[in-house]
Amino acid sequence: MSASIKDVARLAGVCHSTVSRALRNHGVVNAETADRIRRIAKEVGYRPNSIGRSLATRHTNTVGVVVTTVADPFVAEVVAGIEAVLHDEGYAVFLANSNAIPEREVSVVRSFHERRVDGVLVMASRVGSLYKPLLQELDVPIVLIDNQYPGGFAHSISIDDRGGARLAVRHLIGLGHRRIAYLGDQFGLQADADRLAGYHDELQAAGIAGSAELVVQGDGKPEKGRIAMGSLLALREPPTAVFCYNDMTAIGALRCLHAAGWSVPGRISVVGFDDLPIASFLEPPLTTVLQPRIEMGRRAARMLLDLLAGGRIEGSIRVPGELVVRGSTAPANRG
Amino acid sequence: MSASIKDVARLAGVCHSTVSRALRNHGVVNAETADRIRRIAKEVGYRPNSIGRSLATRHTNTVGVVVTTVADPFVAEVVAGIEAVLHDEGYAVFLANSNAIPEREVSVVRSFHERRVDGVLVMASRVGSLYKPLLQELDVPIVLIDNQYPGGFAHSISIDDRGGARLAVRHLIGLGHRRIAYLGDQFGLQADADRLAGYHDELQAAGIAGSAELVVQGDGKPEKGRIAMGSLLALREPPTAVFCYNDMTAIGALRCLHAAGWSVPGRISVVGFDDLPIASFLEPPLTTVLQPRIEMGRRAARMLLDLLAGGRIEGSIRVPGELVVRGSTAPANRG
DNA sequence: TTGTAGGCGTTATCAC
DNA sequence: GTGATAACGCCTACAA
Repeated sequence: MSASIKDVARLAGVCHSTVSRALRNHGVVNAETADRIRRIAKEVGYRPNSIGRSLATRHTNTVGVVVTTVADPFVAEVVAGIEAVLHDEGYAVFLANSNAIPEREVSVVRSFHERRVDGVLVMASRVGSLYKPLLQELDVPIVLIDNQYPGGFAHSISIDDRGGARLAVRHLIGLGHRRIAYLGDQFGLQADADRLAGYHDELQAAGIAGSAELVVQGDGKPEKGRIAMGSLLALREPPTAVFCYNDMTAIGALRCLHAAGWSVPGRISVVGFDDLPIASFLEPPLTTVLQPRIEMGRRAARMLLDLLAGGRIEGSIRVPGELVVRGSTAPANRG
Repeated sequence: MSASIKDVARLAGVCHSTVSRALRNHGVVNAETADRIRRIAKEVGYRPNSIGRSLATRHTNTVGVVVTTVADPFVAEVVAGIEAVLHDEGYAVFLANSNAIPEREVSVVRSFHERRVDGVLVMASRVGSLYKPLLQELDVPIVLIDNQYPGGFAHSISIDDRGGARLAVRHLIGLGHRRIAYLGDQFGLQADADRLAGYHDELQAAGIAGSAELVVQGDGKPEKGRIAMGSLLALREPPTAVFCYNDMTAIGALRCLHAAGWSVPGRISVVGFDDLPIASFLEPPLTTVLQPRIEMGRRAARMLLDLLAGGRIEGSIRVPGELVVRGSTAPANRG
């Protein structure tokens, strides 16, 4: 049983409210008395019990973070950013994985509710119809991260998909490519639609006529990327460059190209999106658009902190991506 | 302000202790009354305040997890395993990154202490002299994961480094290799020493004479792996196979081999350790020893749960690795 | 400057 | 079967 404020009070020969004041230097208290109290507190290894404090103050200095799964390296980095700033501000982080399972989402939110977290951060890619009322019921500030459908939530933060895509495609155009394909994700995803829009933006800005056959679909994973790349190669006039929805898709594309004997970047250039840790270890190292994951976590945490401080904040912020040029892109062969 | 037990009591026309009993079906309470109470509780969206409960029960149903950084995908998967079982058992997980910074370690442990976590899981690679007394002071069950120096702690869980290494080397020997190198980590790391021991075990079991020149050092990262691989190639009689301390080291080795024009696995075989997500995407896909990270997290969490339940448990458990054969290993060319 | 007393939301132990 | 009542550890008026 660790020492309580009363133990310290008894030892110091004062009453517990004096100890409380002294230890938080809040309110007035005689300097000598305060010193004595602090000394004794240290001697007995007194640590204020935040449970008792929370009950009295009606806040827990605690934030709940829900993610699909922290086993996803992308998610993990965002969480690292979140934890870094929250910890520094004296908040502790509850981490829970929903695994995108509805029952788990329910039990996670319930757990956070019962524990009276001061705020919640959600990175769940899709905050479904079930989820949303559940979260509102919590009645604490909520910030969404990288959510596909932030509708109905006031505060969110995500990557600037469209701008990031423009960076990638501009890079390819700058290298002289004119026949550029987009190897996308599934239809209906906001991020995919935005990246596609950015792709079109740049083609148009460069006066390049788009071609429907150059836009194909994957599913964000290597295997579909490989297959979609195959269909691109089968075109009468294949592209000289491919902008992929993400790095995992690009891995599949690279595989296909490797198997077909197309040299990258000699014959065709490939760009990804995300800059996963893996990107620089691919063969060739992948040119891609970096998502500043740690920074996104930080920003989200700060946004929540502002909300907790009672600030009225801008609703949704988009953080810019950054082009990372590696070995998978090269000038187009002017034929 | 969310409803409290008293609100429910008032609405149900009973006293709060009856509500408490009814909701936890603990103690006797009239069936009809209980139903009414439950109905009302649901109507007003009552969620028991675990802060109040914790104060009364003197436990928080909360576990603290300290890691160096969850941004490391390896760590993140272990955390996912931990969270999965803890959540299912009604525990919430506090996650904190120490970043291997002493001050942060101190403040993390203090935070956990003040929040009165019921137990702690530490995955910090090195639990230094500062850390240790700090943790003991917490006076709750502690389980160490993958710690290099578990000395002084009663409970820990880690990979069977020696056994894993034997798996890798046995595989190479089975393919006919006899001149096998070990590209290790820095001197002094227990995991490195154990993997090296496993390497020697198998050589000896196969009646192969070891050679000091075939054991070289890296630092667990690609660049040093690349350099060390270079020194192996410079040998008068280079190895036909290399067992690397981990996958990151193997990536460096692969780079070196690629640059030197040595075909893998045609001319030389390479084995890693870890099975990072990246391993299967390398060129060629890397044969390696899988560490069951999620499972390790699960086991550690269960061990802690047993401890919390008051069980007297086996002190330290080692979980076996598993050989994953991919494209970087092939039969030796019998010259 | 310090002490007293009440309350935060529960659980638990008594009486009734 | 139910209601008082007293903790649990802390904070915060208010009184002294």
